Amino acid sequence: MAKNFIYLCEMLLSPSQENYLKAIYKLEAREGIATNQALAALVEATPASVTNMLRKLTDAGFAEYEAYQGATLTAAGRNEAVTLVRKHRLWEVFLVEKLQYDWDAVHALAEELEHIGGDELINRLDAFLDHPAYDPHGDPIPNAKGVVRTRQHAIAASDAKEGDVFVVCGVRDSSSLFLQHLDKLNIALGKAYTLKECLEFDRSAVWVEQEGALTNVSNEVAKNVLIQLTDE
Amino acid sequence: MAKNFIYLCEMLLSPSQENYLKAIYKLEAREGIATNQALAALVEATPASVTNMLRKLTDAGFAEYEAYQGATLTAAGRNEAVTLVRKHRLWEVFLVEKLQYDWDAVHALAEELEHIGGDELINRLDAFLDHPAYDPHGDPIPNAKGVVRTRQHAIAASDAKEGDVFVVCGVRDSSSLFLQHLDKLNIALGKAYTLKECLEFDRSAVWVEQEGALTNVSNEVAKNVLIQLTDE
DNA sequence: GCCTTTTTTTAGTCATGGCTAAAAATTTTA
DNA sequence: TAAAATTTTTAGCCATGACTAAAAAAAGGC
Ligand SMILES: [Mn+2]
Ligand SMILES: [Mn+2]
Ligand SMILES: [Mn+2]
Ligand SMILES: [Mn+2]
Repeated sequence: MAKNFIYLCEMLLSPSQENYLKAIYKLEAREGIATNQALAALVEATPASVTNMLRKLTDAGFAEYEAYQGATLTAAGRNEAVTLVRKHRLWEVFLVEKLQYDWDAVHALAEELEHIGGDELINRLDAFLDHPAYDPHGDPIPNAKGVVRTRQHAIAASDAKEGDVFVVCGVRDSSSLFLQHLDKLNIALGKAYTLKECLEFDRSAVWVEQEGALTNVSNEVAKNVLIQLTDE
Repeated sequence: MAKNFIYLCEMLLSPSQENYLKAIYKLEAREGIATNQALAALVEATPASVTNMLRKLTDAGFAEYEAYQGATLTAAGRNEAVTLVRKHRLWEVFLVEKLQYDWDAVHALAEELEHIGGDELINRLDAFLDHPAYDPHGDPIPNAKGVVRTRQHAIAASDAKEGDVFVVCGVRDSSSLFLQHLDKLNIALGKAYTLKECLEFDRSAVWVEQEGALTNVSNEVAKNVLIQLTDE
């Protein structure tokens, strides 16, 4: 009977398991492999809990994992993770576009909403939102087939040279603190700037908006802002 | 530290606890008190599990409960329950109005969505949906203050007399099976009919639409359809 | 008013997903 | 390469919310 149930449900994952898969996915993309410690930090649990969960995910066929080495996702696991990322980002779009939330306030809610429902719900939401390509933080939204369109030519703003013209297209740090700081600097996705000068002393920079307004950007901020260089 | 946490969180309830509160609320409205057995049926658990949970809810101050007697809600518990009902019904409106779900397919999803977020989210959703007064099944949506506007003058269709003119305004049974049956009969909320005749043999009735179409309605169906009588 | 049936509670168990503290393995440093 | 530091695993514990089976209480029938 239990086995029957599993069969019928196509092996459904708990919210906690889903969070782990998403965390492995992120770390794998960033570092190639997900270490126990990094996972513990991402899912906000102890290393002991991570070991425990990794065993379960491995047994269930979603992750591969060698003791002391770290974890990677199987094809099935990657599939789940990409779907989760899709759900998370679509809900973020919904919260910002439709419910008028600020971009720094949606992450926690999306973290809950992403665990609800299946393909039907998320595809309807996707259609309702007109198949958005990016979430409110500029991160690309995987499509229904699980294909992730990677952002073209994005570099960190800290790598721009004097005279460069660019458009802000994303952030490296999606924390509320950083996003609110960008709000204070009046920096938002889609805005165009010219890099007027780089100050050698603290590597801070002066950006000039097309309307002429000046913004002072610390190197710490610039490293976490993603931009696309414009032709001219 | 644990106590501190509780204090900061204003005592937050688990999804399971919330489902129990909602179930007690419903039974209390229907029967005056929620018996162990009825609760077990509603939350789909065993009576033993119910006893267990009732003790917790009582200790936490959300329910009152005397062994062998049944449970009722405290003011705090009723508050939570009404908020849950509000959340459930608003999400149902969203799913039907915005995501084009059929009215028979939204209950299970709303059952999950209702546990997410707090007042902020639900009030924004409410505003986005233009403060709807009723959910897709004709059930009234409590407002942000927890006031439930009760449906005026609604009676079961089985209580209508020959010659009565009425509008369908709700259902007693929100099961997928029943709602799909109404779809097949072409009966929907807001539609107006005249009761042409009641057949003595099986207490079934013939309804006539304003456009002249006839619908044969069994007594079993009529008992589960709510209507408002129209003047003329 | 007793006896049977139904309802509820108790007792004991289990799975999940956390935790801590200690042991073991790995990596870094000297 | 041996000692120190770090990382990971193990062992044991806990809370939650289920379950079953048995005992106890309440309600009905005659
Ligand atoms: Mn999540
Ligand atoms: Mn995002
Ligand atoms: Mn629910
Ligand atoms: Mn409803």
